[in-house]
Amino acid sequence: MTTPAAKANNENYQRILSAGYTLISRKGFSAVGLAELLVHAGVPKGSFYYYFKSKEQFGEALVDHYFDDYQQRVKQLFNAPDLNAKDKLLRYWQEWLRRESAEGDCGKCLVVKLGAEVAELSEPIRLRLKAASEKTVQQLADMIERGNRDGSLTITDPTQCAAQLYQMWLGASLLTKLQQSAQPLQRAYHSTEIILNTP
Amino acid sequence: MTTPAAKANNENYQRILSAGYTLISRKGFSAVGLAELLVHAGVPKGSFYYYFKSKEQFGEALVDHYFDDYQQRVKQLFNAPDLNAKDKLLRYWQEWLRRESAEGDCGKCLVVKLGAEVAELSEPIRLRLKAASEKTVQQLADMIERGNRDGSLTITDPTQCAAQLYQMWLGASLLTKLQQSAQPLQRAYHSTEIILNTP
DNA sequence: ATCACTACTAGACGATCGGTCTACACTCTG
DNA sequence: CAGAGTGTAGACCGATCGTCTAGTAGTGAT
Repeated sequence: MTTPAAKANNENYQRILSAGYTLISRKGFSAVGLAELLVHAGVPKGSFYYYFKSKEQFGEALVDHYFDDYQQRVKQLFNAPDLNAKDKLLRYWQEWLRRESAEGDCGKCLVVKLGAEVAELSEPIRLRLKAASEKTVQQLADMIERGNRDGSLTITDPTQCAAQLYQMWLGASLLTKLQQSAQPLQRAYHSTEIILNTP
Repeated sequence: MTTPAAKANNENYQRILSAGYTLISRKGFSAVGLAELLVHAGVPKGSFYYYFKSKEQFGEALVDHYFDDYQQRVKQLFNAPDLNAKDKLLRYWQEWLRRESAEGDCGKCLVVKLGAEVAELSEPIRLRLKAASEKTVQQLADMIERGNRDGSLTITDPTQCAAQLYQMWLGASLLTKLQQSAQPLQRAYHSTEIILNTP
């Protein structure tokens, strides 16, 4: 945890994180100033430095918070009892497509948005994003392996396959941002189906 | 052209662009200030607005300049007489891997670096990056088609294949930045070989 | 020699940046 | 009631942001 649990329950703390995600997932980290952030959150400036020791450490907390949430959703999906492994994977990517091609601010992936920007800007944030992406790939690989066992998949190298799919989806998300069209994501989904259906 | 040709020959103009690429391809657009940029370029601070009407328009010129250069290199490679189409494609991606995994500042792809950051920051720059990526995909598709004709490839849908490969490489480049390891790019190269070798 | 003109630059501008500080209003606890 | 602890409030700091005006230096024509 970046911040003591006692603080994490506070309403203003949550509001800063929530407004931060909304703004930063749209405009990027460097482009969002504290003043703008705090106006949006409806929290006075003085309170910010009570909860966070710097903007950078706020960024770390933001990524942590985002990824905790992300993990929760992934686990909820992957532990659902009613689907086989392959269908869970397809659901996962359907959800990715839906969120990343949505108009609103909600649900955009911080790995895509901040990855390039933050890589040489903040080592702590970079390491968090790196860990997040690696953990996700590992979960995908595990699910592929489960698919091999439950008979819904026949993938020879689950780790390699998971990594390949994940980076394809990262690229598709980037292109979708650039083109403002869901087409790259749809193409990725199509390719994913083919890859999962062939050995 | 973004700027009159008379100015484009000027040494200071070129120096700003060159220093701009070095800094921005490393730190991003928002994170580089004009003062830092001009010190690096060795150009007096007051001169900036003689050559560019704003920082944003400088960004457009930077992307234009970068992509002109990129196109020149691609054309030089693709017009080389001594290789078949498949080997030219493999060379293209070898070069991508080499440049993107290099330590220094030179050769980093602005589509990867600026795509996510600039997409909702500057519409003109977004459109330039979008056009650049689309043109590149088209050139890859054309080369795949040439491969089908010269017998070095047997790809059923060149356009789809080119788009799929391109976005896989974008994602791999992003992950390479995040992980500070060439592994994702190497994985992409491996996948590329497989895709090009099978129908 | 003078003037008009372009090419270029120094440095100041107000706004905003991330960050600090002090004052103060609320609890709790004793 | 006193005092400690928690959190709010925003003025304020120096630095830096992108921008712009006033002007110098140099050239060429008259």
